[in-house]
Amino acid sequence: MTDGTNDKKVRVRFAPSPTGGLHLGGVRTVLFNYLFAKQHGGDFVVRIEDTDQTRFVAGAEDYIFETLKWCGLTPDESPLHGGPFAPYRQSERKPMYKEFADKLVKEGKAYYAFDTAEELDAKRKEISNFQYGHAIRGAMKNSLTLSAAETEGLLAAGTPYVIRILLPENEEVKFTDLIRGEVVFNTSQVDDKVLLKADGMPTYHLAVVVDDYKMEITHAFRGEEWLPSAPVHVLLWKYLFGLENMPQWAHLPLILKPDGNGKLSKRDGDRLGFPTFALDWIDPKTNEITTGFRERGFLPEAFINMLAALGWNDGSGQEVFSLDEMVDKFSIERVHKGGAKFDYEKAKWYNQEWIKKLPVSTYQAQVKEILAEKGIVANDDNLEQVLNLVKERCVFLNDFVEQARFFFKPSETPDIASIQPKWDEKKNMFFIELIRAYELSTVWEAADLEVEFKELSAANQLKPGELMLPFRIMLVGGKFGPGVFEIAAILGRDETLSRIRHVLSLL
RNA sequence: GGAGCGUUGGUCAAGGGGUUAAGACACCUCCCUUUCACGGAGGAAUCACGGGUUCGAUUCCCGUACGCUCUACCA
Repeated sequence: MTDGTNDKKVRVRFAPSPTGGLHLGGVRTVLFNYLFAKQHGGDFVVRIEDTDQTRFVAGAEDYIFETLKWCGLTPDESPLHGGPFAPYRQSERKPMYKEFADKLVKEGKAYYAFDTAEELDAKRKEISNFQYGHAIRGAMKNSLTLSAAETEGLLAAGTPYVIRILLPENEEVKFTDLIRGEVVFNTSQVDDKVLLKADGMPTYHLAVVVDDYKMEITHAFRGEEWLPSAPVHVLLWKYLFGLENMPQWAHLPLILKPDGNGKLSKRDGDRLGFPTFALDWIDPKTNEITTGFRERGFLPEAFINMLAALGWNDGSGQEVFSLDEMVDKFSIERVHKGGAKFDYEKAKWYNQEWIKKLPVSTYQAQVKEILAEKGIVANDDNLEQVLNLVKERCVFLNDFVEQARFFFKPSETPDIASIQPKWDEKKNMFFIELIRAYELSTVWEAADLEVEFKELSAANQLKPGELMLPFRIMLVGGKFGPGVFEIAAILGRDETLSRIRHVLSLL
C-alpha cells in the first residue's frame, strides 16, 4: 500500500510535552494522526513526553486532554484513558530507557561523555560550526578519548555523564517519508546527539524510539522541525529494534505567520489579534490569560475543519468537512510539503459556515450560557427559532449576543437619531393606528402583519419604505437583524406593541 | 556558516508536457434585500528566476535566488 500500511494494526501516537497551551500546529498534528488511525481502523495513543523536568508546567497535561475532548479527538490509550501499554508518561517510564542506552554503549554504538556545560560552551565559542561529531569528539572528554580505567573511575566516582550516540562517519541514512518521499542524510552532517541526560532521563531522541517500539507504533507523524534529527532516530531503530519494525514517518509542514515569514507563534496571535491556542490558557506562574479559539466563539467542528484545510485537501474542491468525512477522505499523501500561512479571515469563514450548517440545537445551550453571562435571559420556547433566524449573520458564537439580545430585552438605547430627522406627525399617526390595528389582529404571523402594515401605510398615503426603518428601530433598536415582521411575530403582540409605544414616547 | 525542506493570484490552493491555469478567503463593482447579513453575477496569475530536455514546459532535469526548519543534557 502506498500510504505505508500493511497487515499490522495501525497505531499512531501524539506525543506532546506538557509545557503550556496547545497551539494550532499541535492540534493539527493530533488531527492528522487521528484521521489516519481512524481511517485504518487503528489506535490513537497519547503519550506525554515530560522528560524535561525543567520545562514541566502544571496543568498543561489536563489542558491537552481538555483540548482533545473539545475537538472530539478521543484517544484510545493515554495516561487518562489507560491502555495495555501503560504507563503513558515518559517520566514514569524512566527505568526503561537506560537499559537501551547501556546496550548501545556495550555494543560500541554509543559512549559516555563527561564534558560539562561550561566546557561545551567554551568549545562552541572556540570552534565555529561546532558539532559534537566525528571531527570533534576525539578532542572531548568521553569514553572514546579516555582509557577504560579512567572512564570506570569517573563512573565509579559518580561523575555526571551523558550517553551520546556514536554516529558513523560518512554513511548515508535513507528513509521514506509519506509526504516527502525518499529523504537522505549523510551521517557526517549530524552530531552525536545526547541519548541519556545526566539526570538519567532520556532525551526525546531515545525516548521516542524506545516508546514507539514498545507501544507498537506503526506510523509517526510529527512537525517538520523534526526532519533534521530523523536520521538519528532511523539509526537508533537500526541499532536497537530493526528497521523493519520502524514506523512510517511523515513530517508535517509548518503553520506560518500571516505576515512576514517564519512559523506561527503565540506572540503573532497576540500581536495580530487572533488566538493561537485551542482553549484559554492561564499561565500558572504569571496568571496571564491567552485566549483560545473556543472562548473566542469557535465551534470545534470549524476549528478542526480549518486546521485540516491548512495543508490538506482532497482535490475535489470541497472545503467544509465534518470529522467523519475527513476520516473517510483523508490521505497523508495529499498533505502539502510546504508550510501554509495562517489566515484568520478564512478561519472565521469556516466558523460562520459551521454555525449555518449545524442544527442550532448543537450549540443552543452554549449560546444560552453566553447570553446569560451578558445578563440576557433567553426563554427556551423560542430560543431555537431566534437562533435559526439570526445564525447566518454570526461569525462567532458570541455574535449571537448582539444579533439575538433584542428578542429577549428591548434595546436601552434605540437608535432614534436615524429616524428623527424625517419624523413627522403623519408617521406618528401611522404608528398609533398600527398599534390599534395590531391589537385587533386575529392572527399574529409575519405574513399577516406585513399585509396589515402595508395596507395601513397605503391608507395613510405613506410609502412602506419610509416606515420600515422606524419600525425596525422600535423593535430592534438598530439598523440590523432579520426581517421586521418575522421579528414582530416572534416577539408577540404585547412586546411588539410595548416597544412601538416606548419609542414613540421618545420621539 | 552547514544540512535538510520548500516556492502556482494578497492568502489557502486544484491541476499537471499542449488547458480559456479550477475553487475558496479577502478586496472592489453590480444584483437581490425598503436594515444588516445570506445568496447571485463580474473583476486579478507572463505558475520565483536562468539554463537545458522536447515540436512544445507552469508541469521533467540542472543551477540560481528567496524563504523556512534544524544545528541544546528542549521537545
